[in-house]
Amino acid sequence: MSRATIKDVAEAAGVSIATVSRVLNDRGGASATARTVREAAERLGYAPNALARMLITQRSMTVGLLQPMVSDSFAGQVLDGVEDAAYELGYSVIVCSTGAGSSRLEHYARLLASRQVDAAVVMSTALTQTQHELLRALALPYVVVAGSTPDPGVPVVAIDGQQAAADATTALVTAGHRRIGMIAGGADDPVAGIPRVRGFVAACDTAGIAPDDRPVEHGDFGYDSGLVAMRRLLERRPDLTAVFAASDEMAVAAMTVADEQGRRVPEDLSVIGFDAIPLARMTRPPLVSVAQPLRAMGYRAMQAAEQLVRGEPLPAAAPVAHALTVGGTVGPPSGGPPFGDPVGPPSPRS
Amino acid sequence: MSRATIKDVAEAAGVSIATVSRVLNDRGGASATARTVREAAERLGYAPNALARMLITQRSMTVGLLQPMVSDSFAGQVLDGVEDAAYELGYSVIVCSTGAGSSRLEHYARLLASRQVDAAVVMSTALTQTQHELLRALALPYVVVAGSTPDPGVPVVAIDGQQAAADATTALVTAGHRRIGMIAGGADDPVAGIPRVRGFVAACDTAGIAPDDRPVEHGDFGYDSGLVAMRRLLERRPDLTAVFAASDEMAVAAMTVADEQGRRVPEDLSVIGFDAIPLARMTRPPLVSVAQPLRAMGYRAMQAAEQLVRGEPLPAAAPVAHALTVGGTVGPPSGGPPFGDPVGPPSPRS
DNA sequence: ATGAAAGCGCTAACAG
DNA sequence: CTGTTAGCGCTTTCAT
Repeated sequence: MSRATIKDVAEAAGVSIATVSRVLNDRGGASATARTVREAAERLGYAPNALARMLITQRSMTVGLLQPMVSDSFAGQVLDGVEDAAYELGYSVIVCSTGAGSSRLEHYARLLASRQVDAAVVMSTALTQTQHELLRALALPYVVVAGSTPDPGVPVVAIDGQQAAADATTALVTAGHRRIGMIAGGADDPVAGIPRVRGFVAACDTAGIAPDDRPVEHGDFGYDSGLVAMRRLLERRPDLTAVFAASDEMAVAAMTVADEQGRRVPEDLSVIGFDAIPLARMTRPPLVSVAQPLRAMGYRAMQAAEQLVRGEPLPAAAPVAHALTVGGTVGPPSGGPPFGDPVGPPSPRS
Repeated sequence: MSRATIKDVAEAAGVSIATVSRVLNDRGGASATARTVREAAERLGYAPNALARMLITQRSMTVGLLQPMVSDSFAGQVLDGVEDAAYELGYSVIVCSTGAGSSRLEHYARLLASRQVDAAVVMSTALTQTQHELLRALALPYVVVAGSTPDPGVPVVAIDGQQAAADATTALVTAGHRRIGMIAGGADDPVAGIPRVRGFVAACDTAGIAPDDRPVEHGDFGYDSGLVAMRRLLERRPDLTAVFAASDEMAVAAMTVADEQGRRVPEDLSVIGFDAIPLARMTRPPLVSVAQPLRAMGYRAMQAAEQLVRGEPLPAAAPVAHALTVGGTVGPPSGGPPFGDPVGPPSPRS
């Protein structure tokens, strides 16, 4: 059985389609015919064709989520927040995996424009000027979450990555460490690479730690690259007492290497990670990590997107608050009681 | 600047809109006008309005993905596969988080029908008869991935959960274990709960292990519940030499509890998990786990959905192959060399 | 309050 | 090969 249309309902109720439209959209009075119409609609299992409505209202109540990778838990949590807000606002979310390259982002941007999505949410991406211009040319309003854009007028929902890295480093310094290694992410990653190294270096400088005492090795945020980076770090400076990693996977890798070399955490080596993914809670001891309120960020990004569509004024784009999670991987250099109290700005209410 | 329509292009090229439509859809010859049209389209930055096209072709090239939770890495990997296949097939994916309750699934089913999606992909859900009938009534074709449905005519992409659990258990038995505990999932979860317990029990029966020697405790698949379940298990039978958990998080929890109690893995206790999420590779030693080819399953589910839409005959729904991952958490009961060779059917080529 | 009619932007017959 | 004419299912004037 094919789906019933507004015409079928109109015939069944003995009225015109205009009347059906009005009744079903509560734009007609509560007359007697209203009931007849509703009953007919019910009986026929009528569901309005959203496509037809979109075509005429010029609003698809849909947003596109552009993200480099959809499968990691970072992306999942943001998506969860986006989806939740979308649900509440009556929007649908089309997910687009843009991958590493730029070509797929362009492809999807065109696709989304062609599908008349009302806005795009760009995640974990540092948009180039060219990409920004493409989006503009496609008349596709967008917001950025956990990323950046060259246009200061575009809403961005993100933490201050440099400050967060500095806070994590400072926590290590406060615990008494003076020789701290960093396992950084991609050396030219403008979102999760560069700012975190910068924050690390800045905090070390402030603490008066000499460049030689704060070696940096780069990984790709993944576990395996963390193993390699950690080994190199300890080769360069076997006397490190603490490590700050730009991702939890790399932090866990650091713990694995420490374990292999008979260094205990936190007695012999303190470790701080980044992102506070679920994994961080399951290590022994639990990993201290920089937490971003990912779900809340997704939620907020979707809200911002909706406001953008409605042409509502947007609140100034203040960075989102980050926080250090409680854990057991940070302690004083020479051993002693574990240290893991939260440091830095409080996490926002979810 | 508002988006250009086909009419604008037609005027700019000095032809009718029908000609524009034909040229742009390669349904008109390569005449001289074709170039004129293409140039005009290019110049105006014309992008066809997919909505209008959908309305007339009665095909939205969109599928809805219904999943209980979008944020865990299990869901993420399946989504990744779905998205990938969708991209290749020219489809878009709308994600819908149905949560635990049934009401949101119903809501989304109606929404998707109203949005004229061509099909739905239902994930990690054991559809009830009522839910199945709703989908039918909405004229919404669907496939199931990592779940089940009452209608044998509906394509299902899933492993044989009972067999997989039995294989994991048998691996433990083969290693020499005779007192094996299980940390199960939800006691009435028809997808990841019941079948896995059943497979565990069946394998133990086959091995001649007495019911008392194969205690079962239930968790909710999460880490914390795993801690509780493991402690209860060891209280009941402190002499257990192996544990099979219905999720990796619970398996890692078992390892944590073992560690707390001074039991070494795998010397004193062998552990097998389920799902082989990224986390499993990062434990010390790496966790042996039952792997489902999640990405491939998502990919295949999307393919099946597309075939369903096209009315193409579907291949018989054979279960997907599972496999045990290589790891270091399984060994003989009394200590000895680690054991972690793959067991069970080979994993499918991705 | 209701119905007739005009589209939203596009595709698909049908003529020429 | 091209243009004309109908719609897809809906919302929305504009009369009635």
